[in-house]
Amino acid sequence: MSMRVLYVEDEKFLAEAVMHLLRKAKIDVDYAADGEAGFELALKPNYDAIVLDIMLPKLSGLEILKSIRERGVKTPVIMLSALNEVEDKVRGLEYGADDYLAKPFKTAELVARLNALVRRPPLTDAKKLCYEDLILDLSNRTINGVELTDKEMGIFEMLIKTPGSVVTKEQILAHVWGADAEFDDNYVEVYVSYLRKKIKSLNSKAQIKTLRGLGYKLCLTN
Amino acid sequence: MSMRVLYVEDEKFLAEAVMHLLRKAKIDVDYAADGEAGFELALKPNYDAIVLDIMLPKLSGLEILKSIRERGVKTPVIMLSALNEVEDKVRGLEYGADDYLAKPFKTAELVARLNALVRRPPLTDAKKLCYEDLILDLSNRTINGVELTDKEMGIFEMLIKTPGSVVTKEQILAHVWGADAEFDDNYVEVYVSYLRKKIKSLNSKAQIKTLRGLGYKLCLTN
DNA sequence: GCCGAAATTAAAATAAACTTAAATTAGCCT
DNA sequence: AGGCTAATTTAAGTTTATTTTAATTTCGGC
Repeated sequence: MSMRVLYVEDEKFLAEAVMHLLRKAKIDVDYAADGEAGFELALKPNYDAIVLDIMLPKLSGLEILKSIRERGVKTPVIMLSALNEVEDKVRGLEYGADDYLAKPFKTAELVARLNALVRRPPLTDAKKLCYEDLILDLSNRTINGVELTDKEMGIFEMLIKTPGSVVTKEQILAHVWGADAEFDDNYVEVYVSYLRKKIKSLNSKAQIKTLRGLGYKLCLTN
Repeated sequence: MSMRVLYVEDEKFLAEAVMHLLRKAKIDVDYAADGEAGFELALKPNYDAIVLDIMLPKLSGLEILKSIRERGVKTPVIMLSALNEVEDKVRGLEYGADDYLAKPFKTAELVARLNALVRRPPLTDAKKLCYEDLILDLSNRTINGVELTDKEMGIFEMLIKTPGSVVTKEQILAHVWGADAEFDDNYVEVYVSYLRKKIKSLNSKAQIKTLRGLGYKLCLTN
């Protein structure tokens, strides 16, 4: 049940030291010394997290990150770099990195960050979210091809991100309309109604269920 | 649909500048200038993320973080601090912070980190109470998957919280219906009846036992 | 067996949620 | 800018789940 981490780093001496400390912290580490080897390993869904140096021979950390994300790999990634440049950080995070650590760093901090990352549920693809036979495409704003409006998608996104558990109208209003908006539950009711109509037209097994006085949840029809 | 963030920071001048830039990045910002105000706002589930300075008047960022996590608030938190000490970072992350940013920072980086955080699905808090084979799911309002109404859950929650000891009808009325409500014992009897029916349908070892003239308790069938 | 307490049920009342359609607003295109 | 379209808001009527009421039956202790 211990954590498995892939560590891609070309500075062998540093790598040895860090790996030693990670293992002391009960973390299993696989090691790759260059970009290509790292890329091969990173494609496998074996890891709870990947620690990626940016400056690497053959293939940079950013390139690895970009490539694996394009191929749908969602493993959390922490980028490492001596360049404490904001631009790199921003780029890394935009490519889908989950955290960024500047060199030199203390291993204790790396461990803490790894733990923080792994505490969270796995990263879902930024572009698509699934529940059963329903696929919400965030970039096209569709469910299985059926187009949604902004509000419809906002609500459905909340539901599909926590399938099976309840989302309240207040949470929906706060998230989709904004907390300052004066709340009228009917907004939500109207759009839930629209969503249901669209989901029904897809003959899905899934449905939006009402929990009176509580909120809504996404679940299977029974 | 835009991101909503709570920003707790006592340095007003810095806060103004950062907020300006966040708003430019289409992020809705609520602002609190001291720990107490921040704590109050942080308790509300209105935010996609909270940015917490550590050094604050009245209540430190770490204290706020600890308190809201204890109360089950799962909103992602980014800690801010001028102290670039590893110990603080580790402590913050262990208390349940999701990220840590050292001052001074560039707002672009804060924005990137906020985006990275919010991409992740929210942590759902599935609060549950157990007695023998019965699991009361408070957030979904179910016992072992069987749905309950408000009153049913109110009563069952009282019983399961003090298994084996007696809860009076008066206590139940006061707790579930409200202290001011005029009490009619039959309310309770009706709902206990419903609860029993549902528990029976689960073939549970547990049962709600009547103690004549006293009240009810949760115990095993004998 | 009798009596009061508790349980059960079904019905009526209430409150929450749903659905529609019309009115309004916002975004776009020429 | 003006007009067209799509999205959102508003509002009213309808439906449905939950709660309350009330009448009836069962149960437990004496």
